[in-house]
Amino acid sequence: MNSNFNIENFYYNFSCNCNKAQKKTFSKGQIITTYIQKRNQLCILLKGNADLVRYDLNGNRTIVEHFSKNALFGEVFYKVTTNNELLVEAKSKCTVLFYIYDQLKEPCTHGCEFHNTLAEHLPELILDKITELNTRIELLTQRTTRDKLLMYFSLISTRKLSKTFELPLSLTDLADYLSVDRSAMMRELKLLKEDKMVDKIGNRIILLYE
Amino acid sequence: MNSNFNIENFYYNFSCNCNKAQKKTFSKGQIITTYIQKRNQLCILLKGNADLVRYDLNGNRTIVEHFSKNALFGEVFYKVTTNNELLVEAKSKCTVLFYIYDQLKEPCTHGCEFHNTLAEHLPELILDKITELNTRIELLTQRTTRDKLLMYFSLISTRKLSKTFELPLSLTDLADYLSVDRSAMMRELKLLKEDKMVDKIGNRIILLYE
DNA sequence: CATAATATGTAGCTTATGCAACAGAAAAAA
DNA sequence: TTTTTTCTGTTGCATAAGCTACATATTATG
Repeated sequence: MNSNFNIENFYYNFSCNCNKAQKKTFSKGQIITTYIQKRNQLCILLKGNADLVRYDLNGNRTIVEHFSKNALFGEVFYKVTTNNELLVEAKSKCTVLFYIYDQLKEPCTHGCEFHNTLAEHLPELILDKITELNTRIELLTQRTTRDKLLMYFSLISTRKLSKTFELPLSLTDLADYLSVDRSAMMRELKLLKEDKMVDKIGNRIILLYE
Repeated sequence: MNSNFNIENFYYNFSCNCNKAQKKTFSKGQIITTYIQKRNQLCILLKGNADLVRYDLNGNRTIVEHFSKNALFGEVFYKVTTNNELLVEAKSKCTVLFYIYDQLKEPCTHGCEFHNTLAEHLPELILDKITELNTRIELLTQRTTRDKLLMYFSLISTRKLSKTFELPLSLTDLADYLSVDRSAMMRELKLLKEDKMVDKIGNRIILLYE
């Protein structure tokens, strides 16, 4: 999170008595939402982990984004332009808040504080999203699988402030996130271990360089 | 452009008497700006074409974004997180308007209409940027050079409403934009011609499928 | 205009990556 | 618990894509 505003601080205060928000719970594997044109949904992941997944015509699966607690998603942040399917899948038990953007940005007639504070901070939250997207682009423009892995590890390491961390994604999902073949990625991971660049115990990564 | 607001409509009215904006002209090849942390510049390309270019530690050059008339850019849309150099290079004679985001978002004390209208429409403009970035991500997640080319052509074709169009980038730049090797891209382009998928006369592309 | 600089187009060789297939480990479901 | 499913780890093979080099075309520049 780059902005000063943090949803978490008042997630516990969440008592929305306005009818603009809908709160739902999903179990692992369920589809939280499918992106459709002209709806402009804005969702907040209050609890759990989820993936925005795209299936293209060649059958390739791409993890477009990985969401953890307090992440924002929905059509507001991804205008549907192509005819590929875009699904948000729950990776664990999830609690999600649903808004419609056009309603959210108007002041709440019920004086709902959560609603109003969220609307007020929307511009910064959207700018944070832009930063995330640019980071993702930087990751995807890495030319080799090795460079993609190293940059990905470096990003997580910086975020966690530690050279040791658990992968937030399974290796299968990581391959789909980096847009590379899984077995090729596994091979590269082995080479990175042989070159003493990283160590790996289960899903725990240890960066050895620098 | 997805939003209803279009800068072009009042670009001609531009007569900013507030001291918040700076207007400058650049000739081809000049550096318009270098992205630096914590400045939050917002720039509008009033005239010309420019590229946001990144040079990484391996010497790879990536065209992160290509800007044409009325495009918005600057640190507002790209928080500098890594230590790669980010430059905006003029590809032709350019006229650029510079703002600092924090000043822009406040109402103009000089009653400058351009300033105020721009500030008012900023949220939509930023959401448009998000759409662009997502499109770019979709492009970069294409697994093969062929698929990248076909998707890129398809995007331009949709934008121009025509199966025939001039490439907005040179082929050398296109390779850096798609994050592939230029010679490999040329080879694939030749194969696409042989397969009667596209035709190509100079920098003019003709889509033959469907 | 001449000359320099940059872009395009092509080829040979090498390597990285995708694909298919499978075995064992781990996790989920019955 | 047992069974089923999903994930991890690995290999051989085929091929896409990177790298180098160079010739020609096109575009800038003095």
